[in-house]
Amino acid sequence: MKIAKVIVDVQAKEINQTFDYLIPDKFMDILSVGMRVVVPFGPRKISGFVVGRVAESSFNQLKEIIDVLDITPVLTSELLDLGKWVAENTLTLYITAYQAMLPQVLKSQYKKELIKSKDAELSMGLEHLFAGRDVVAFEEFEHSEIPYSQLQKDIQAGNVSVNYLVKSKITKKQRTMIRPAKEVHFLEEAYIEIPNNAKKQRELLKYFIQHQEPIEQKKLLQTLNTTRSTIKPLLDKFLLETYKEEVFRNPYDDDSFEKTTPLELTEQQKEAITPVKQYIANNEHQVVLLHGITGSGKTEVYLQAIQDVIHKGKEAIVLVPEIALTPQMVKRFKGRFGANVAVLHSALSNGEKYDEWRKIHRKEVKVVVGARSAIFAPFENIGIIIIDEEHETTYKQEDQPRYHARDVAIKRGEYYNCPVVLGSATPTLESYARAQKGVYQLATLNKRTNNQPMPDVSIVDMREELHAGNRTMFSRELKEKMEQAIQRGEQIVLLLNRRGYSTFVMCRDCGHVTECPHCDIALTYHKKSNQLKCHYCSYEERMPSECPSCTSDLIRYFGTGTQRVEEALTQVLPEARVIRMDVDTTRRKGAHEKLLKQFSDKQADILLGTQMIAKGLDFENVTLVGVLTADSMLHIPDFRSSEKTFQLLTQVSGRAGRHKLTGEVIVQTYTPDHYSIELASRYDYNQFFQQEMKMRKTFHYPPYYYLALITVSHQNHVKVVQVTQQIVQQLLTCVERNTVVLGPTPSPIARMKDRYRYQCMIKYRNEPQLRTYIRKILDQYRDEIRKEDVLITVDMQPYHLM
DNA sequence: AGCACGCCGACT
DNA sequence: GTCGGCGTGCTC
Repeated sequence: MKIAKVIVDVQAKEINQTFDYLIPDKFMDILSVGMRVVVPFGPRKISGFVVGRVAESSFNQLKEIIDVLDITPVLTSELLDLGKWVAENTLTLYITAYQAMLPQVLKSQYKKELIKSKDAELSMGLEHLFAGRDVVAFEEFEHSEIPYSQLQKDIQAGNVSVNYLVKSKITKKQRTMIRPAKEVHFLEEAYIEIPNNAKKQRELLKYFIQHQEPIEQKKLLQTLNTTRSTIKPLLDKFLLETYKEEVFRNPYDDDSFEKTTPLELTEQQKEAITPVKQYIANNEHQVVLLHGITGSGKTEVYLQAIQDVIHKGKEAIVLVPEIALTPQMVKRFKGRFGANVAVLHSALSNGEKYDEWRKIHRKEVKVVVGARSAIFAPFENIGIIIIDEEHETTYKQEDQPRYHARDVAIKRGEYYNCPVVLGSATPTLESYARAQKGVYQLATLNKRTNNQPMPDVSIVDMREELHAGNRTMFSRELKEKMEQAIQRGEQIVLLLNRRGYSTFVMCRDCGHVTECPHCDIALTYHKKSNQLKCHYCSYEERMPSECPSCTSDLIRYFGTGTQRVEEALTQVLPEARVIRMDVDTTRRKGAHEKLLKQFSDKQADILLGTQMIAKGLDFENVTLVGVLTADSMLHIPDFRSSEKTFQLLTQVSGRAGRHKLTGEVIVQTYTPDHYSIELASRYDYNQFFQQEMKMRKTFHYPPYYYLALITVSHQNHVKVVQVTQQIVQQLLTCVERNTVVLGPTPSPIARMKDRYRYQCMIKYRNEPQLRTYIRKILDQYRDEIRKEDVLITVDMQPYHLM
């Protein structure tokens, strides 16, 4: 088995295959599948993943592997297969899939340097560049004025050679440790020898006569109140020695979590957990949809199921939407399983993520709680996979590889013969339909553990408010209830249901809206910098003082951003203390937690925010929840908008009255009769499901049909339409009769970064060859993609149709 | 993708 | 000549 099959780190379709390399003798015993290696590729050096070892190759001019980057494989054979499956199913490159499965720091970085040959006579310019040195970074040459041809000549003459470097991003955190280098009696002897004026040295030695175990240098210096200079002589005398020890960054101090024990389960919880426990016991794969209303104790069910898994010596993966991965959530898992838990989410630094990943890799933990990419946790004996808030769209990755964590979870569940639990108060139609068909098993929790009823929801018709002369964004009822709650010393959560919270700028005279010159989208006003910014490219400009179209000075910003609501609140309820949570106030690391802590410490009466406040928060003093504009999401062109509205309203209603106090919810809307709003106010999921399914059936949407979205973009409008049209035509010739191929349609954002964007949507029921067809089409456009800069992206099962 | 190589026109 | 631009083809 002298040959390694390698997927190399080159992001190009032509390179999306294995390349064979000879394994040199020195690596023969240590190299195994799943390790990263450095290989020569053309004139350069790049890294790659070993995906197989074989005895022979059909290629007869093999090069040798240059270096091996890992001591143990970073990808197990299961993960290698999984990555292949992900790549093929999402139509992405193998290398892209493999890289997505690993922490950022394992991605290689490349550099070039120029090396001067010994005794070589360089040309004038290069002589100047090297300035006596033997090695120069290639960048230095690039920044110089020296023509490339001159370098070429020196290379051809053998005066200079190019060296390609593969660098690792890994930075391991280390600390310096001090320990005695000799046995105690030697130290005691030496102690007598140390002159009396070397007070600190004597103290140090005395310390190590009393304590033989190593101590961190920093701590030692602190406790003895001294500096490094006093240790130095003892090191020189070989009485003490120093060494580096690697420390794992631990973003969560395990000791700070109060230990919790399993709670007594309610009858419903017992009923729900029993089958799951059975699947665990029998090593049986089954997807269980846990449909549990907010406050029904889903998390406790997860915890106790995981307990079983740990007892069996197996491992558990728990996926939580990023936004809900709050300290509260982490606390519950750490509290039950302590140091057995690794946590993975985007707020961690790259180094922290790497360390958490290594805890999993080294099997030092049994449980991982994390956002989407934690589904690739390198466990090898998985006993359960749990996806909490299964309906969340963040489980779908929006850039390549465009995978859905739920699909990956089920694939891994099949491999390990273990249950996959999908939990939600408002399951996706896809999952609930599968549960109805018996593909998934349904478990229901429709009672809250504290036996409190769900809070009453009243719908306020904002059109009537307008007719009654109320032109503020707060209805009379909401205002009144807020005043009462504040008087009683209770707290309020206000939700601004607005994606992107953006405020656009419009001229009141001529209606001109300031748009990005590179994208077909209105610019967003940022009050702090008094600038207009584009959210899709990096364009920004100063807020104009007059309309660029008609020069009127009545140019204002519009749209109800959280900032505007906050301003309005201070007018309506001047005495109320408000905490605003949106992208602006939570950007800084830890700001999110800090604001929530302030609110739970009752330093404010009102928590005002966007979507991010709807999930997983649990404040006992909150009795009133207000939704300012329930229907704003209904107007975006997305077939899931009703579903999302229903989910959000249900979600946020659950924030009120979770403890002893009863809660109340006020939903303001301009479309009070819309079924998603009306049924959410009655907590009637089943009715909503029935109704929405009818809509999906009529309009040929999931779960009745699968979707695939092909987006074409190019600077030239005509070209885009033309290519998209050709793709549509070609697909129509090969797909099944009941498959719908739509397009060319402009994307919802028809131009981005100066590129026009058109799409082709495919709705299909059974199309086993679809990926092959699409791959074939992409191959045909290879020249156009390369030469003319046409960009074609494919999203199988898209969530955002942008 | 990223690189070398080779061809070609333009310009000292 | 020789500099730089661009098209082509290859990478185990």
